[in-house]
Amino acid sequence: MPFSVLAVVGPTASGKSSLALAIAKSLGNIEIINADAMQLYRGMDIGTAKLSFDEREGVPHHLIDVVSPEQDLTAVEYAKLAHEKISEVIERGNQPVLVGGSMFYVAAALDEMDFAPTDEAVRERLESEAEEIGAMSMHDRLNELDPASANRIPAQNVRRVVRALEVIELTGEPYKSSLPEPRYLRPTLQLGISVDREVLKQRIRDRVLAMWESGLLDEVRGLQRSGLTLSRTAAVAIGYAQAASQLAGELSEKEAIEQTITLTNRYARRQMSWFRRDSRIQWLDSSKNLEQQAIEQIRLGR
RNA sequence: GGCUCUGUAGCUCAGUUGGUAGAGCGAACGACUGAAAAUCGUUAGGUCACCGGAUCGACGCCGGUCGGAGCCA
Repeated sequence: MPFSVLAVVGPTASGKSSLALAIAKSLGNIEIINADAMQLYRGMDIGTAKLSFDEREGVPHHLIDVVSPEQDLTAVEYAKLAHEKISEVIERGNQPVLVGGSMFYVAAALDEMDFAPTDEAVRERLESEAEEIGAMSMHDRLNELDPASANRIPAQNVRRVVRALEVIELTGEPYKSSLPEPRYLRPTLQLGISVDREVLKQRIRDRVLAMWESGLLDEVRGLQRSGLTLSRTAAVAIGYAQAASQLAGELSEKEAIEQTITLTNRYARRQMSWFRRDSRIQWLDSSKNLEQQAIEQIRLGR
């Protein structure tokens, strides 16, 4: 079964963007669709390692700079955007290549997910209740309504307990608290880049240092000066809070950089732990020629 | 040179009146269905600077050695 969607995944700093570009140039008729949660935000460039327009070398890139940093974004909203883009590219007769490391976003774009509804008011009410009666009582409540979920979700994970209660209240049905066997919406070939951990750590360090050298502080200063307050989801971008703390004099430059490196390493670790369990991913070894391996996999997949 | 404080997990530090050690962070691994660059779980790390002494028994008491910090000369 030939694939209609190609995806390039892997941890930060593994070289996804440049591999995608190499594939595009080698095969032609390719359009790249971003699957990086933070590159969707306009004006957040340096800290998200966004390719500049020139660096895209004429290959169409979609879903970059499509949202204001003041706006919240969720996987469901992203999925809608991604589905539209994928359809458009296919209709145009081109090959869509989804590129990014935001695990949940990638899944939302590629897999059947069947998200339950949400309601801001209900969510907020449950959150403040959790604040009041405590995580344990909240979990007890979940245990009465949906023992299976209560069993899977640790009481300490208030976020997920609240979401479970929200869904139960909204739908009257139990919450799906564990991921199903993943199923692609369209025939898909996923390529994953695996990098030796120590090598990746070094690359992350180099990348973060480069971000500071190329003006992340100025970028953050600019965002502040334009009066934008980052939305909840944009504000967690690694590096931005640290740069802001440095500007505020709360952290030294060294501290800001080291913190950013540590957080990025932790992120990379979680990315790997997510991607590793997806047995559909074809892994490419970054110590060898990535482009060659990718082209080979694509040939086999066709 | 004298006085005082100090040396406990990779890092920062807790260790009650002596019964062979804990936390936070980090690390490794994992979970993950509308905040996912989020949220959370599990595990592994320590000859308690070194040497000697008293004690049934010392990270904890005594002596010494080595290394930090401060104050006074």
